[in-house]
Amino acid sequence: MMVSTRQTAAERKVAVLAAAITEFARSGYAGTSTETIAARAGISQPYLFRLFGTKKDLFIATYQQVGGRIVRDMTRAAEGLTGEEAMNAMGGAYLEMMADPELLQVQMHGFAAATGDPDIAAACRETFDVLWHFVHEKTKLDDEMVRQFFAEGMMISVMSAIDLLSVSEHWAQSICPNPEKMAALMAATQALHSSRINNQEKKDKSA
Amino acid sequence: MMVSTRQTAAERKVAVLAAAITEFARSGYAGTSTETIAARAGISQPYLFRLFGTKKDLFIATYQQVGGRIVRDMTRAAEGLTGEEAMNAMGGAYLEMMADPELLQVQMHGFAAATGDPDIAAACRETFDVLWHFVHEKTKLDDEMVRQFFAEGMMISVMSAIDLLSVSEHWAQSICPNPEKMAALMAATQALHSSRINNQEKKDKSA
DNA sequence: CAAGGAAGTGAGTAACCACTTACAATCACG
DNA sequence: CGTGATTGTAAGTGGTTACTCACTTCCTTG
Repeated sequence: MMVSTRQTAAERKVAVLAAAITEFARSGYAGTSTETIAARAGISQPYLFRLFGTKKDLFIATYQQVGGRIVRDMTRAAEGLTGEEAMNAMGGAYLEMMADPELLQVQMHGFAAATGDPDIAAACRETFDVLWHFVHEKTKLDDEMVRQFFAEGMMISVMSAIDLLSVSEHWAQSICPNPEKMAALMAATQALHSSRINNQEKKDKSA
Repeated sequence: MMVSTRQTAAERKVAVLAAAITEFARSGYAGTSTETIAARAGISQPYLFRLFGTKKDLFIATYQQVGGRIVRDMTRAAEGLTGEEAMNAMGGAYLEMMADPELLQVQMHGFAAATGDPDIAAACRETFDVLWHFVHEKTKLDDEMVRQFFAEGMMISVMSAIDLLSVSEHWAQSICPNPEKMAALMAATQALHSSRINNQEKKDKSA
């Protein structure tokens, strides 16, 4: 079969970034090999290096694209709204990302990798800067509300990373904002999760 | 000089865990080598493996000890208090950890590593479980307040990871809860940070 | 003081990883 | 049609890493 046609560098970069999101979301910066990403993107590893220079540059590019996607999703959700309505819509959009949590988890891995690398830390602060001004502009709400908005967001990212949705006990449920939306989310992600876990266990059989 | 006396396995484990906190805080689970931790603890790498079995077991033990330390610090801070007073005291204790952010950053790396390993994810949920019940018992406040407490906590951890305290612009300042405490913190951490950054740059000269 | 056990290490091993070099195929275009 | 740029790769390279084996040193205790 193998329909391998040539693509432009720009097209390949899109494919590589998509692969990088998936792999970095699972295994993080240090835990993901460039070989794995290249394989998922369907190119050789040397070509990946020609496209992105270094692993760190690729990670930062991936992280920035995730930031852009988050802004885009929130923009769409809040279209035509202002104030608290806009903020609620954006919070809802953020929550819905848990259904396909790659973006949230890449963000998480960015924060983590920031502790060991000033360049990555700077990229994280930059994205935070953009996001903060975006939310502030869009909602015109005061600093305190924006702060709480981001606090909720961070907790959602953590919840997604540690798979808190799988815990049915009271304390775990009570941490989740917007319970009715959560119920829908749990149903939506169940199939995804089980397939994910099966794949993971196949990989882990060596341990 | 070398005063190397023999120690019991239990004593060595304490030293190894202390070293592991420092190293995992900087470089995370996948990014830290067991050799580095062994060197900091002053023992050989084979002995580290005899004490902890695998790198993953060591990481989880480190993560759990961090959880215990956080509970301990918050318990002390809230001694004799109840309700909102207790919660504010515990929040203050959590904030103060930013002055020496290793614990917060290990926690962060736990969350991140959880995306790629179900055992680590389970350990994170377990710690969350303990922490939630602890706060709930101590304050007797309703679920919503406890939820907001944890959301603030997650944001503090992220702030510490990406070193948001170093940004003086309005948006960054406004994200920080408790501004007057923040001012004291910034002064307290400045010396620490500059020495940390110098060390880091020495390590990064190869890049 | 003999001996079993606990503390501790030197020297590997097999696998992996970020990154490079040198080269081949393909395309656009004068 | 040829030539220069672009897409793409096979085959390394030097370094690192989790983990093991075989061994020594010391302490305790009967």
